[in-house]
Amino acid sequence: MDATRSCPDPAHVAPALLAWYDRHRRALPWRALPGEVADPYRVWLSEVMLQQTTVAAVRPRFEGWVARWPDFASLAAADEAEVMAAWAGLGYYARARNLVAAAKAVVADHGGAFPADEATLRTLPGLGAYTAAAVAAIAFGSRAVVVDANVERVVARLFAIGEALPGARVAIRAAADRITPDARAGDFAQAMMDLGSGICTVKTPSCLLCPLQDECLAFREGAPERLPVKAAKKARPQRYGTIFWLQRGGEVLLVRRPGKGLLGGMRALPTGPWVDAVPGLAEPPVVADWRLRNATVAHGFTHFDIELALAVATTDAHHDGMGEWWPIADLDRAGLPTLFAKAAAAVMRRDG
DNA sequence: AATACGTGGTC
DNA sequence: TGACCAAGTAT
Repeated sequence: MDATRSCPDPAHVAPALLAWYDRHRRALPWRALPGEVADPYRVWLSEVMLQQTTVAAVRPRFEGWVARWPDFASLAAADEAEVMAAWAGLGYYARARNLVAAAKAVVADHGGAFPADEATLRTLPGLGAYTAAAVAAIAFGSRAVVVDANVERVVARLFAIGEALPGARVAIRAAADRITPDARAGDFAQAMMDLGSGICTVKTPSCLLCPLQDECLAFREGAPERLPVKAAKKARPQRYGTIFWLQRGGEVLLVRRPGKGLLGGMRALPTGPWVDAVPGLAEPPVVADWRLRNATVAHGFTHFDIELALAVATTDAHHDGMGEWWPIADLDRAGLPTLFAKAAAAVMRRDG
């Protein structure tokens, strides 16, 4: 090897990576076969589903979604409550709201055709810097600098960027730009993600299998797993609340959460305030003979943990306007976020 | 710039 | 088994 050439050599990275990708690419439901034209709708949908969400979690949900809403027009015309229910369990529910809003914008403002350029894509709700670049590259073949957490890791190691995230993102993006090829930009982006997912992993990268080993400065220096350096995480506060299970015959009262904020727009069980100390029976949805169960439900969100007490009551009144009375036997189909699905399971474990 | 925003897989 | 983390975006 020529000891004077740069490491990594930007001209060598893409060819080596693409050759590896041609042999080892993952077969994924949203990925076009080699030589096949990508469907922008499927590319966009998969990219949004995959935001902060693992391939393992998305894989079983993707085809069912496409079967139900196969294109922009059908999604633009969809019942938003059904869309939200279909997203239940995937988290970050603003993504589902933005999916419908973006589909409507495609139909209303772009004649039903997905915009092909990165800047216009960036104007659609839910498409940030990453997703706009990924769609431009993967669906339309444009050269775009696609930087997700995989690319950050691979690039930080290739170039031995020791600055901590998030400050390192400026240098990482500049380095990613230097190795992004003009041709096969979509394959290059997906190859970087496959490499980050399967070879250049967070804790114990498989450097001996890596097609970029000869280009990697962190490998040469001996400790690639130390990069990228990350800022220390803050402790998550503990909160407490109460879930109110109001039963009438074989039905339970469900409400819809406010359109924005935590679990925004989702069906839910009624809750009282979420606060720093156990609130007991504060703020029930209706006056009833509430009984506190012994069991609690624990759940972790990104920025706090919560422990919820379960209060149960029965009623004969209709309580019109409070929410929906939902058949308990069909609760699976209500599309409850995981927290409330857990609570329902806890109530029924004891009743069942 | 820092924070809000979910969940399930992984080791 | 409890961290840690993932194909980020909006404000």
